[in-house]
Amino acid sequence: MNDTDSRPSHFIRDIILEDNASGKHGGRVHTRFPPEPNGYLHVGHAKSITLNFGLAEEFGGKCNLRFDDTNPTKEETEYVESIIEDVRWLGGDFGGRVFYASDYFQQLYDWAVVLINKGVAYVCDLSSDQVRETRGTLTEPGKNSPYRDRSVEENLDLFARMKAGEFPDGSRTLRAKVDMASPNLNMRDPVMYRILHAEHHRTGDQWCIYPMYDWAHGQCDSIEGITHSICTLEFEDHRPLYDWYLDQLGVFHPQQIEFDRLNLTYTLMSKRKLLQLVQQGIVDGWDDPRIPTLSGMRRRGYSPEGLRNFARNLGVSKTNGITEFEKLEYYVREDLNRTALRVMTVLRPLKLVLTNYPEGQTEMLEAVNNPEDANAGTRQVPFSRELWIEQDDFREEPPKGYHRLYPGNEVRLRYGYIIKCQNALKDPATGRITEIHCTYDPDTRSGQQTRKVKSTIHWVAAATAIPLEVRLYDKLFTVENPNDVPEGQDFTTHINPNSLETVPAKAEPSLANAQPGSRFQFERLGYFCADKSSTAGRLLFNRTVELRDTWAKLQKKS
RNA sequence: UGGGAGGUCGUCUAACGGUAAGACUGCGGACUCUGGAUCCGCCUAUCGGGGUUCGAAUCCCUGCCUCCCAGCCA
Repeated sequence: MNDTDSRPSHFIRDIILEDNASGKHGGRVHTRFPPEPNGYLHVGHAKSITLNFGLAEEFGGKCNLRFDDTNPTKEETEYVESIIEDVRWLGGDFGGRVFYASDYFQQLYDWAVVLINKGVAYVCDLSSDQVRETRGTLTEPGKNSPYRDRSVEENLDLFARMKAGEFPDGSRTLRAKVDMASPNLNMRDPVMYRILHAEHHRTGDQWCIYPMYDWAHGQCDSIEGITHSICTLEFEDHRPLYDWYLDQLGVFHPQQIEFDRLNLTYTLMSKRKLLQLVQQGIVDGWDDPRIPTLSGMRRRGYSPEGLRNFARNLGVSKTNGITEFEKLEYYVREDLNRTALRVMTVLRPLKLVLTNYPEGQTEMLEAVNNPEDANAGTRQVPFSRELWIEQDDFREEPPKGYHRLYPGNEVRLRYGYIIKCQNALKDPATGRITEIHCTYDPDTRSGQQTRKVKSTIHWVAAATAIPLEVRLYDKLFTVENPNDVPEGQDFTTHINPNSLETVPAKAEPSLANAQPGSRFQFERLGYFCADKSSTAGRLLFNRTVELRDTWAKLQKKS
């Protein structure tokens, strides 16, 4: 595998190493990736996937893909399907085994009965408002529910009738009897079951009571024999409850370990806010290339390898930080550089005529498909008298350090000849440059040992050029932290109005049969991916990421 | 102001009582038929104050700052 990992180790791996050394689980390592199917996976999940599946692979264990589908009001089959596709695409090896918390609803119910019988769970008739009122505050203890001391028999009866659908939504809950005075609010008699007469995407109307996350998660981990249950920092407060349930039940007890979730500059990672962007039509669906969903990144042209390398090199800790977007781009470029086929495309065309090149003549020039990969071979590119070049590659009055085309200057046409700029034609009305006239030097054809020039530019022969529609994506937000918002406003105030520009471009003929999803480097411009909707009749490309551009950087400084 | 968790280059992460290291970014340079890639070099950090120790990022005390928690969400 091409994955690179320069990181030494991290605290979770250390824990596993210690457990293996002490024989805690007999050397067994079993992790899980437990998404809730209430939205699409994003790059933050990529970190978790890489971690969980990576650890399992490293230690010869398994990692379960398990849907945490305990809330039928928010979850949908569409999300289940997209998540499976994304995990598979990223390379998570779940061996075709897909688990669902909903598969354990009966076991969870039976265990709840066990806790009732133990006297540590009770049916509470308080409304949600009343529960909130009696929960206390951060600094004050809560008050016991008046229903806290119901008899086991009454609890059993009521709980069975909750399940049977005798009571309306919200009228009762099953709560664990822990400690209403605990400084940890999660321990103040947490709700285990709520009544929800809602259609579940898998169990239909079989159930009208649904387990809460805390009651479900650890028990599911236990059932599956998970050894290390890795989750994000905000669940640290839940660990005592996680442990409490397992201890009350006396079942196999996995270890919950928390790590820092991924944050990226210029990016929103909250599913809720991504949903908002999608629903308000600010972006074009869950796979819009401007949002950090895995499907969006895939559509944009990010490779699974690049994403994995990024995730693996992030490091794992408990520090709440924000990773620079540039780091992601580095790993994406690194992978694309060694895998993407090169091709010549002109995004902002300017006509160039070689005045001393025979009219009507076309010759084929040999071009390298990927200088980083000798096995990628070569291709033939047609060359003729009239070409398209990039507007940026000509200046009537060159700035200092500009090595491209300007009157009197020579450049090389990539894989072609050295040409010399004679003059530029302008539209007399607007002063806009319409055409460049150059002469070529027939003795400088590519492959021959000739004189050197400072610059090489790309081009496309006009007669054989094929049209392309290219989407140039920029950051969706104008600030590093879109969540940092002035009073009374929301993150949408930071939306970049110019995050998408579509240009009609010209490409060499070889691009005509580009398959949707295939990734290319447009030489000197960046990496581009044929959109999923691209066809031979209408070629549509998305810009994945620009090439590093030291010239642009120099320009910006002056 | 209760509880939990954190503070090391600009960013992310190492160093587990013994020379503060790497990656990204930035800045220089070499090379180049992609101003790409590659190569070389440079910059900048232990939250503050005490203590223990021959020696502290690491141990102790103390102060400060940040994040998370009052869903019948996960």
